[in-house]
Amino acid sequence: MTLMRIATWNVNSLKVRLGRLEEWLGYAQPDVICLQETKLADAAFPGMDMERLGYEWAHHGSGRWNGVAILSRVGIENVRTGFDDGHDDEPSEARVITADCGGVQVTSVYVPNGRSLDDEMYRMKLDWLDRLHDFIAGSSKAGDEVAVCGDFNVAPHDIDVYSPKAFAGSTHVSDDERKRVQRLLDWGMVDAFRSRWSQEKLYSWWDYRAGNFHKGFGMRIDHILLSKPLADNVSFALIDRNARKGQLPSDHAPLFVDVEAS
DNA sequence: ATGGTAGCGCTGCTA
Repeated sequence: MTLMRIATWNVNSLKVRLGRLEEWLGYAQPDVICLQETKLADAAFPGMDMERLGYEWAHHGSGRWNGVAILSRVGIENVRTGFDDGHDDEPSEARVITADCGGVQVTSVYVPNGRSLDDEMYRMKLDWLDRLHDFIAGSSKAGDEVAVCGDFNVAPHDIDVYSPKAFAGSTHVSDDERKRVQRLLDWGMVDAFRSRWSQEKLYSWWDYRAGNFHKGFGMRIDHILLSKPLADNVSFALIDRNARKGQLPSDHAPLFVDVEAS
């Protein structure tokens, strides 16, 4: 068994956040980190910077919007983009990438926001979460070591929202979205952060506007879902709020878990 | 809490 630190961070433009990412990698020292919203085309990905920092990498992006990546210092093999389910929104959407890192199947996801309950993007979000479930169920067994990490744009329970009343009728908290996330848990995954912090109101995203971070007006929408073999061996989990402070922060904080992987 | 900020890129979209 070896200790593996697995992280996820929606960086909201890797170009702008490169310095903050380098700083965070330097002190958090994750073995694997999933990134979302790189907002870069593959050709613009700063691969040499990642290699200088000691990471192999795989990126899936088409520029301007979305873009996901996996960085690993425990190897990165069998890289796959999209869901490979015959739909045609990938690669242009660039919301999912999967690789095998140190014996763990790691997927970095940037789930569609949904905009509002009456928007067609909301239906697309629900379908996307179903496709994610089908991809995971089709590419692995519950007994495998599997990690699905990223910005789910779903707060699984009311405890994950600073004010459920303020979000009533909005995306991120609807029953249909929560059921889609629950499908992944029913398949055999565990919300690793919540397994370690059962009652705490701790968030991973705060709107840039209106001083929401300083008011504590956040939501926990970034998650690391682990299959049981990994989830049973989590020794630590943390959302690093300090990375949401200071100069040029992302609107998301990074999350990491420490697991004993075989 | 119905305004507000950030990023991309040059106009308004996305979040």
